[in-house]
Amino acid sequence: MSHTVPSAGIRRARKQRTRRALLDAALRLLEHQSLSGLGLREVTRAVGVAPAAFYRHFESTAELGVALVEEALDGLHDTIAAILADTRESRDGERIDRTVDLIARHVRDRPAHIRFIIRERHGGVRPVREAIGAQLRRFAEEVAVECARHPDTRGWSEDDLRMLGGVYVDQMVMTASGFLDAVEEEDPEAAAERVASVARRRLRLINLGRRHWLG
Amino acid sequence: MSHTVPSAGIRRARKQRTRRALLDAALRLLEHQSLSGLGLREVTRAVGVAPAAFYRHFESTAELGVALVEEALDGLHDTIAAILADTRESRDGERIDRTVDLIARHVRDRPAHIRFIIRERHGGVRPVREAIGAQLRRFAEEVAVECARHPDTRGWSEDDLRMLGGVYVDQMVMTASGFLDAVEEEDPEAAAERVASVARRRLRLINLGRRHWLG
DNA sequence: TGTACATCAGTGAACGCGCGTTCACTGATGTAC
DNA sequence: TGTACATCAGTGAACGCGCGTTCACTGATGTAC
Repeated sequence: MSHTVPSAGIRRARKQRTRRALLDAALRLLEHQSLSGLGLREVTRAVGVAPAAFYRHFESTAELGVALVEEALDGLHDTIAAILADTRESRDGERIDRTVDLIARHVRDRPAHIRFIIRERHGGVRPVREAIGAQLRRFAEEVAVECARHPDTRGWSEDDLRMLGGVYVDQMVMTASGFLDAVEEEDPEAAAERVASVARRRLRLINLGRRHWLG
Repeated sequence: MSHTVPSAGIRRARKQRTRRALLDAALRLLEHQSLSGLGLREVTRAVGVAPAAFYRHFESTAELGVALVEEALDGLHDTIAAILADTRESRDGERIDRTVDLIARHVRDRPAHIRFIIRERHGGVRPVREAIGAQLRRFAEEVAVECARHPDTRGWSEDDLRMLGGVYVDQMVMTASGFLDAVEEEDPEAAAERVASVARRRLRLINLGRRHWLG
């Protein structure tokens, strides 16, 4: 016999399963509409529970949205951490290639999460918008800290490093958005390669600027 | 007597006035919600006409949205043209200052239009999203053509010029978005100055990259 | 200029529908002893 | 281990409401002669 799980867990586990189902159904529905247009009944219908059950998990669709932001940005955070760690010792060129690859992979793995973040980043639901903004600013800080390790940024002010971190994070989000749009093109693979090519050259441009920032 | 306007104009003029009122009311309502959540009745109520009157002007709120895209981007196009023309002969530093000033002014003059564009650029209404994307790509082309006149881009490929045009347009949109958000901060003027400062440094970074792109 | 008919922007009533929210409930799960 | 009571995730019916759309209409404007 395994160390028996306290029976208290069955109810909790079922509740968690329903919660997950609600989040997953919402995420799927949000691929083709924005959060402010998402109906509570629509979500419960997709899961197969009564509308009233929704309230056992979330107070509103906005609250569900904030929960989605958290999991989507946790995932994005992992990818950023991977990019920073993974490329720490690379030459610039490799580093760029690897970065763009990792973004492409992230978008391929979690397209719905990314679409949600990009759509709601400037969407009509304030708490969600603010949660996304706050997280992206946090990412920019982290990237800035990592940037400070690079020889090209020796002697930079804190403020300029933050600016640079922001540039990279925005570039990452725009690239992710490009990969998402590529899927809907006639030749998705070719479109994705075009997005990757532009992204690499943009990063190269930024890195050149970085190298010549001081004098 | 003035050359009398053909009386045929009265009805047309009144219709135009109602149409404008619908567009204006919608634009105002869209400051705090997204297009996919905007109701037809909500708009007609704000104008003071019967719901059915809406159909004399637009088939749907999506069609109204496309009309708003057109006028918002016409305005943005004018500002871009002004930036390009106005700064053609300036030194880089002045050019950057002037560019950021013109963006700030545009946002101050037409905040609702800009908010609409930024919100719906990745919003849930496909025809609107696509109209915005197409126009922004056109702007990037135009900026690329102007970039080609600059000595720093001598010898650049068409493709790299397009990349650069896209960088500038995206930067402009992000800066405009920053100015919009600044209004809601505790000290809006200070926030706007911070946005402007970051925008100027980002442009400086890009221009440095541009200067060293070849060799 | 005046008249007779056509056009058409806006009306107001009606429709069926799906929405968010509430409520008392059920029955499986959890807990105390 | 068994029993008696408490908890609580999910139910299903009901509610009032605002929605988008339709329709025949009105009366000011437009046009032809």
